[in-house]
Amino acid sequence: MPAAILSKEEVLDRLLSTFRDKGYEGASLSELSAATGLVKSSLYHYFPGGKEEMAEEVLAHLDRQLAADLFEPLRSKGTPARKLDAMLDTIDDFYKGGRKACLLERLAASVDRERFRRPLRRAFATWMASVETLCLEAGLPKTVARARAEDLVVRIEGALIVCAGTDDCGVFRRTIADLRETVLAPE
Amino acid sequence: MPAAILSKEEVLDRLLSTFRDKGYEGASLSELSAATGLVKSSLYHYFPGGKEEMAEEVLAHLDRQLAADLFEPLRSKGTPARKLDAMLDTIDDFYKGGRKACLLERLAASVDRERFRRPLRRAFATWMASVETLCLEAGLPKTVARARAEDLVVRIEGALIVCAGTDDCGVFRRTIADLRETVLAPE
DNA sequence: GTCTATAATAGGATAGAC
DNA sequence: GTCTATCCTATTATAGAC
Repeated sequence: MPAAILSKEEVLDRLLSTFRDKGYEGASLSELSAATGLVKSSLYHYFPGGKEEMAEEVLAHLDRQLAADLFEPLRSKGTPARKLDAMLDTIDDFYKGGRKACLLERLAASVDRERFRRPLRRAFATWMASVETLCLEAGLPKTVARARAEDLVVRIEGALIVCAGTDDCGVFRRTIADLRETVLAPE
Repeated sequence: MPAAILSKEEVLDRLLSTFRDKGYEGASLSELSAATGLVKSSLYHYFPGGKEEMAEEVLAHLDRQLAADLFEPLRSKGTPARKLDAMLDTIDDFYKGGRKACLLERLAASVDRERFRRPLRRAFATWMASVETLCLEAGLPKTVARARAEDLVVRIEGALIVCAGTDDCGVFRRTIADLRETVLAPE
């Protein structure tokens, strides 16, 4: 019995990438198999529930990443403005300047979205909470902080869609640039 | 030889609705068949190119609707502020307060997106142009008008995603409300 | 834990009658 | 212009050897 070739984390990374590229319905088991280097029945060994279970675990995996990549930097030293810059750099890199799609969007748009309801809510909440925390730290009142966080997520998601639809990453670049100047601005 | 039961426009309307609800890959020929009341081979009579051709024609159909629903009202009398309100009412209704998805997003996210590239660009351009026209009419400079138009589309698209992901139409409502106050605001 | 082989089904698409 | 019937392929999923 051979040992696992890829760690589960690495398998999840590759599944994540495939779901982002192809979408939930668009990612066939054959593609998921090719992306991981595991044959179909091996994938079923990891994920007996099939594609749905893969997506669920990938979502949980992403939520852990979000918590680490977005919350952790908040604990570092530095002004809120610097932390916002770092956060937007992380986001920019994660989405490759607008060329790579968002898993949350892909699953929220899927036919099986009902199945992913709770983890999706959770992931969006995690993301917004980190931005809200930053806004609060910058001295913005609670209601404004919440609104700014929601708006940031809305605009990132929207920019990704418009990028994909217009083949123009400029939209994403401009959106990020504008967010740098407006998210923490005094009312 | 029986006459057509549904007009082509009506067939396109139903296909549009199905693509919006299920997404491009998610909408199977069986579902498209059920939605139109036409059996598969009848659909192929209308659209010899199959699902891709259906989506292309639906996209062209939507682009005509956009031109009519967004550009036409601009020609009416009334202040820019009133026209913006009317436009946002139309958008709010079209997306059912955030409960119904955007066809442009669904096709931009599809595996066959390359096939829809040009019509997608065109549809997004149509939409943005109508908002830009309104901003210019309100006296905003060209560059600002363009940026405001792009931002409106980005935020509508993003709000739809976040709505679907969080099961909270409030995001869409708040986005629309904010746009009412900011799109035409002086710099 | 990974593989080969295969089953079962659903999807897209076509032929040809009326 | 619509239908019934059928084909082919891809997709999901499982059985069982090593």
